[in-house]
Amino acid sequence: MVRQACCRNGEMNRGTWTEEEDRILKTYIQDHGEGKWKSLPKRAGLNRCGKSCRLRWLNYLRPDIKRGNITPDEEDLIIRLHNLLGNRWSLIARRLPGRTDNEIKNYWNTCLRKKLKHDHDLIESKPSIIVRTKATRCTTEFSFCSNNECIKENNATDTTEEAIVPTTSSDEPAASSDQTQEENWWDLLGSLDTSFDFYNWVSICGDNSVFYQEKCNW
DNA sequence: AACTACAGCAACCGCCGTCTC
DNA sequence: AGAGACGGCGGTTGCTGTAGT
Repeated sequence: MVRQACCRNGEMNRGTWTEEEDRILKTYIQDHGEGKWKSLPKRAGLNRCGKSCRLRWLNYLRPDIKRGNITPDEEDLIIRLHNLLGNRWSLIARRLPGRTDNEIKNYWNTCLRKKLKHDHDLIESKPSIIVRTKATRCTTEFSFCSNNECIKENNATDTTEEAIVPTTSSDEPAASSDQTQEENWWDLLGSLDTSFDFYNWVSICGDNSVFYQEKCNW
């Protein structure tokens, strides 16, 4: 199916939102709630496409949006989460209250990528860590540079089942939803020391499952 | 003062997964 | 079952402000 971009209608307003458009959208959503983005512009009396309205609300108008510079703590968290999750900005943003995926993505692309680039030159010959994830039986290999940030990973399929303890016991049914599984994962991350050992213990496989492993001996 | 280069960021694009009929 | 609609997401673009010459 070939679908036309919704904003390509010549009749639609594009580009920067005006204060008046912001006011209309904000008022409408406060009165009627989020959702039904496709029909929202018409109902609200906006000459914008639904996607544009949704984006404007989520990234700018939402009342819980945090304005201002990224703090050092937030920056540190972004770096560590990016090491684990890659460019999964929405997942990262969920762990930074008030920050949007777009904001974090922009911050990464403009500030952090440059800042961290030099770290790639600092790869040392330390042994890699092998973490096996039971669900996918996928082996993830991490390497580290001198500041202990994880900078490289290689994946390979592996049919060997290691003695790995999943976050839910085998007696329990598998996590019934992504939400449960993700919460388990984040609870685990939150309980761990975020020092170098952090990476010895935790890995993430393709479906966000997390597993413990015996701590590696260097 | 005028021009250029660059950085920052808001907004758009297109793909993909899920839902609905 | 499958086609279309919808919402969410990551990648990219392009506008704007600022620093440098």
